[in-house]
Amino acid sequence: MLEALEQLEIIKRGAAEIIAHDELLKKLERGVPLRVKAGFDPTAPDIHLGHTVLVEKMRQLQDLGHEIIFLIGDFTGMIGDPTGKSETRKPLTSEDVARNALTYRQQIFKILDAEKTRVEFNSRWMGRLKPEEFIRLTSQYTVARMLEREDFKQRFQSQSPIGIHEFLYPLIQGYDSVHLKADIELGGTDQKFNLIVGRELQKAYGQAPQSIVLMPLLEGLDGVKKMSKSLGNYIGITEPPGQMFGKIMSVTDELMLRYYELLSHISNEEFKDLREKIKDGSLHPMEAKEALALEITERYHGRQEALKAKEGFELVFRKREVPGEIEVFKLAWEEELLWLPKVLSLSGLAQSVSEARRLIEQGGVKIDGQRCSDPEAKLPKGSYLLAVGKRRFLRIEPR
RNA sequence: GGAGAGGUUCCCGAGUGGCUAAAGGGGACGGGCUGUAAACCCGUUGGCGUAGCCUACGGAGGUUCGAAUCCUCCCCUCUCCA
Repeated sequence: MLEALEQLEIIKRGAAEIIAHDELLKKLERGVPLRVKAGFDPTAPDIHLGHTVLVEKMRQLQDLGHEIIFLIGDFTGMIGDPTGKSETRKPLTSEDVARNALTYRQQIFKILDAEKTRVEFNSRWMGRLKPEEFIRLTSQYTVARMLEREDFKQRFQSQSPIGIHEFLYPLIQGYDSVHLKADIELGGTDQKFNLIVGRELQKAYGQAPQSIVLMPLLEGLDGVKKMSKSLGNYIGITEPPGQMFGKIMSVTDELMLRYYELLSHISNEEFKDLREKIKDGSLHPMEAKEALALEITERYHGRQEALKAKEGFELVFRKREVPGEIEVFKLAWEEELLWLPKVLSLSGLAQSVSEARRLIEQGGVKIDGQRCSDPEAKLPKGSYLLAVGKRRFLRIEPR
């Protein structure tokens, strides 16, 4: 195992906060594998790069020789956790949970070593907890302390409802740490309160409190808001390689460095070096970005696919040529001449004829590489390569 | 239970009888510049073969030559008091 201080440097990279820094150092100094827990909600089967920030940290700890526990919070999921949501989530059935868990495994094991990862479900122990034991658990915490949590506090002050069961989730999550005897828990910054409850409960149950590593919520493609599916600013890890590569390339330079810090496997030294080279101009930011896009795409799709994605990208955007593989749309060609806006809307390149007209008038449409800005244009029956904007291509053929 | 505020186009938000497919901003999209980066500039942002017509301001009715704007009922959200 590495020196405790070196380990700590690796653990600290990108972390938003470490709770009880010196305490963690002491644990690391013992030189034995620590038990690291991270919990996941069983509701989201499709994970995106934002979720992987935590998983990458797990991997780093795994590489350092620690024991990683991937905990699926199926017990809470089956009840339906409404935390922070105005709408109550619908409870998941055990089939849902099983299916989601399987998807999770497939996705996270692209990052973690499946052989060395322990996967747990908290229903295994929570489902068996007797009511009297559960009450004992709830007696370890007070309402006043619960109200310290920011969203509870706000809702309490503004007299919004707080379900009693909402107080139970932090306790259950904390009890998981007790049950697993966690030495470290990883979580997003939004989980801070819950993870601290875990520490308190461990103390109450006579255990050493877990150290906490809080990871930031990754900014999405817009560079401002957190990456999330509902905001549409995400990169899903199951997205096709070309799309994944392209999305990473569209990110700002600033955000690229952020992604490097939180997602790349390059070492802290290499990262520092990279940043300096960009700053002094000896490395073009675009090249750094391509390297990042390649690394991440490779992680989820393999070397071959990643290289293909890179070539495709360079062809289309650097050389302004047409991509190698273009989707073909078979068009029912009823008349000899088809009105161009109609073709665009039928093929899905535009949402409506009106939108197609606008795109044409604005010079955003090319036919076989030739810009066409006449909204009255008609196409004789045949095969064409249509381009809308810089990145949408479609080949149309008569059916 | 009592008092009040409000629901407008993708989002925020202006609009209190015709000049309103509806200001302004955001986002998105197209063009320019570039490194498909940022910043910046220009343009577009309901539908329909489109000098015209149709559909839109929470829902349903009504008044009027004419309603997002006025009236009635209903639904929903929020704030304050108890």
